[in-house]
Amino acid sequence: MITLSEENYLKAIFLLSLNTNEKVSTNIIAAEIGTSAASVSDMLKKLQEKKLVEYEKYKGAYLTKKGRALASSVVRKHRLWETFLVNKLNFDWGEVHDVAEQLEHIKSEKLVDRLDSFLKYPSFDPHGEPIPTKNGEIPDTNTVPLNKLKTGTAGKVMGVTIDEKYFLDYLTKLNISIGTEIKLLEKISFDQSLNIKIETTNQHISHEVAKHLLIKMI
Amino acid sequence: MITLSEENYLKAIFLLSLNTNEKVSTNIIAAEIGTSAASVSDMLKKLQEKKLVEYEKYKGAYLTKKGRALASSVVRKHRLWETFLVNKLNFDWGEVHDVAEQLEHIKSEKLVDRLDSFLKYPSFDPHGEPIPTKNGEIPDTNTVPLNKLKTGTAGKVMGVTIDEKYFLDYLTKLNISIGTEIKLLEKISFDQSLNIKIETTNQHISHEVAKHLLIKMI
DNA sequence: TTAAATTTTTAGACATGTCTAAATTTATAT
DNA sequence: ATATAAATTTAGACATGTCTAAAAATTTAA
Ligand SMILES: [Mn+2]
Ligand SMILES: [Mn+2]
Ligand SMILES: [Mn+2]
Ligand SMILES: [Mn+2]
Repeated sequence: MITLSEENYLKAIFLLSLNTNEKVSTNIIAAEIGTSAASVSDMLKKLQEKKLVEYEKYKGAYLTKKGRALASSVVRKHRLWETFLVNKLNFDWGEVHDVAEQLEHIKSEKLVDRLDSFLKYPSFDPHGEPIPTKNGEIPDTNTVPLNKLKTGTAGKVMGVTIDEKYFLDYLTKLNISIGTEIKLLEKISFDQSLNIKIETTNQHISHEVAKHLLIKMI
Repeated sequence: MITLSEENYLKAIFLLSLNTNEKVSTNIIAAEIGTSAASVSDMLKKLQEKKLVEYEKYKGAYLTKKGRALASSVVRKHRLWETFLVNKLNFDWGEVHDVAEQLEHIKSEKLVDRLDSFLKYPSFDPHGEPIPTKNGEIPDTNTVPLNKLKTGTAGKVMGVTIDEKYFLDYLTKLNISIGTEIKLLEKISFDQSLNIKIETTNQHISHEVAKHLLIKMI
């Protein structure tokens, strides 16, 4: 039996090591979960016991095959539920994350399967985040963060890498959502902020915002 | 903040005192929840602290207004989720209870409201159990248990009072579901078992089964 | 109305998950 | 190479919810 807390730790390690595939440090996990380093140390020992992570004292931890499968399933559930909330219950994309944090822990394989089918097997959630498949594969996105785009080129917003309400509400205010076309007009070298063109209007956004916008070049 | 365990205790007291409106004893609660009497004593003290129950040592407990509102909301969620699972995700009526036991603890008023709307404001769940309204009212059923029916009269199955898989699977095997018309042919006084007519065929069922079938006379 | 049976509470223990503060290890910089 | 800083672990405490066994109260029945 795996507990809700254990699932949250596994998910954190999973998301933190998605790109790097390297060991994750105690402090990084603590920051992600919003807990103390001491608690993380305690939990890593338990997860090691259960063969869900490989953990070496003072060196950090990474997921075992079993741990990764579990973590992937939690992320899958999180993103399927977010999709359900937006597509079926008309939630706003900024309102779903917190509820999905609860729903991702519901244990019923049949429920996940049926939900997936009910939603017509989506590959991406309302934030453009890829939904892991039942066997743990992660749909490919082929995108770059807006700040990495070459000046003068244009692209379409495919996703965001944060799904906090404040960020998403701000995007909505800027008229940015999934599918929006953006042209990068100018990078300000002083603070790396960007001048961009959305539809017909020019806008100015910070580096902080730009790096969380995933763009597919047209 | 109310915990998952506290919600389960409140729900148990709520369901146990639905008809009687009287104090519920420690042992009865323990049996309902499947825990020890000692644990119930502990928890009743905590719920008393939080003004969710009125509790007198050795005398049992009943819900305060606040406690009843909370309990009713949990039951409401349980039954809405069961309805969702059957009506939208094509679960069998015997498969939904355990999943609903988890889903009933998800905290989001908006989610409940939207789910209710998505399901077109149902008054009864897949077992014919009434779904409490947002303000705690319980739809009236106007039914009698099959064993209380007069010999020779007929009625329609409106609900069941148990939603365990074994019971529901047996009903399905007997060709009984919500809406089925049943005529009571004969009561055997020896064991209070019943001879009944479903559609065109005669069947024999125990008292134990009959008392959990709610019938509306035609 | 007193003794026995039943119910309920208390006492003490344990598991889980968390915290702060102190100790230890590792990394960084002179 | 050594001192200092940073990261991590350990120690000890606490809250929650559970359990079994023993004590106390209540109910039932002789
Ligand atoms: Mn999310
Ligand atoms: Mn998302
Ligand atoms: Mn149920
Ligand atoms: Mn039900």
